[in-house]
Amino acid sequence: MSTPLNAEMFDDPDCSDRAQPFRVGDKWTGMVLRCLEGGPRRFSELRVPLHWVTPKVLTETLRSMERNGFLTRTVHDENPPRVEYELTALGRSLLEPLDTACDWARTHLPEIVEARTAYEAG
Amino acid sequence: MSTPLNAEMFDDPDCSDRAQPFRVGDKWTGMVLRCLEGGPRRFSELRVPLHWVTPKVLTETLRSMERNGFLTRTVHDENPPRVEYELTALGRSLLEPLDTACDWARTHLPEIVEARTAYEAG
DNA sequence: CAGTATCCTAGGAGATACTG
DNA sequence: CAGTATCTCCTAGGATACTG
Repeated sequence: MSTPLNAEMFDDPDCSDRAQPFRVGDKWTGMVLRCLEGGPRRFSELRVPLHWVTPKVLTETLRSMERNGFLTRTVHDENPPRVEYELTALGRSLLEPLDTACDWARTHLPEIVEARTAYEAG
Repeated sequence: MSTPLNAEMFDDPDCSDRAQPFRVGDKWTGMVLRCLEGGPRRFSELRVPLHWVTPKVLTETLRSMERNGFLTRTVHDENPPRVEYELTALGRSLLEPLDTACDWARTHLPEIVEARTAYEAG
């Protein structure tokens, strides 16, 4: 809930792009989902593990997820401003298929790497 | 195995793009997987349900899947040429998480549509 | 039949800078 | 803090035409 997110949680080079044959929605939705499964987070908190996403793109991702009903955006009327993003029941339900996909990727990644090497070899 | 693929199997407008928040690899991999789960298929057979994919893109998709070890491409030395695409064990194993994702989408699509309407309204 | 070969475009994504 | 505002770029994807 209040433990800070790990800055390196998505830095693993094995996670890169094509190695992960699954995607949820756009490029970042899956990672945002993961970031929010422990409870509500602020914009700046999300930017820590997602440090290679520009604020513009992160905003777009969050808006899209909000529009799909995956999360809620709550503006607390304070100064400095505080905005919290929290998964809805629908968004939370997405975690299940996401886990299935991630488990698959983790299990079969070596086979994919091997297949590519074989393919490249000719 | 030999029953022809349904030409409309992907024509459902509800399947369009963003409504389906999951993707496997690129845009067409998931559909090719579905096409091949019943057994090997020829290029022209695949083009039937995938009739809005150009041959160039379908070729790219198939090559990519072959490279990842999801399917094999077998050229039978005949005239006219016959080429068959068939899932490997790895490709077949992908069907499980794919099903999970599709089940989720089917179940929750109404909620997403509803959320969007609500978002647009206000 | 099973593809290539070319050319072209839309839009997802990034870099950079600024603001209530 | 939590975003906007611009500008730019790349490439997945498509249209069209041709071939061993």
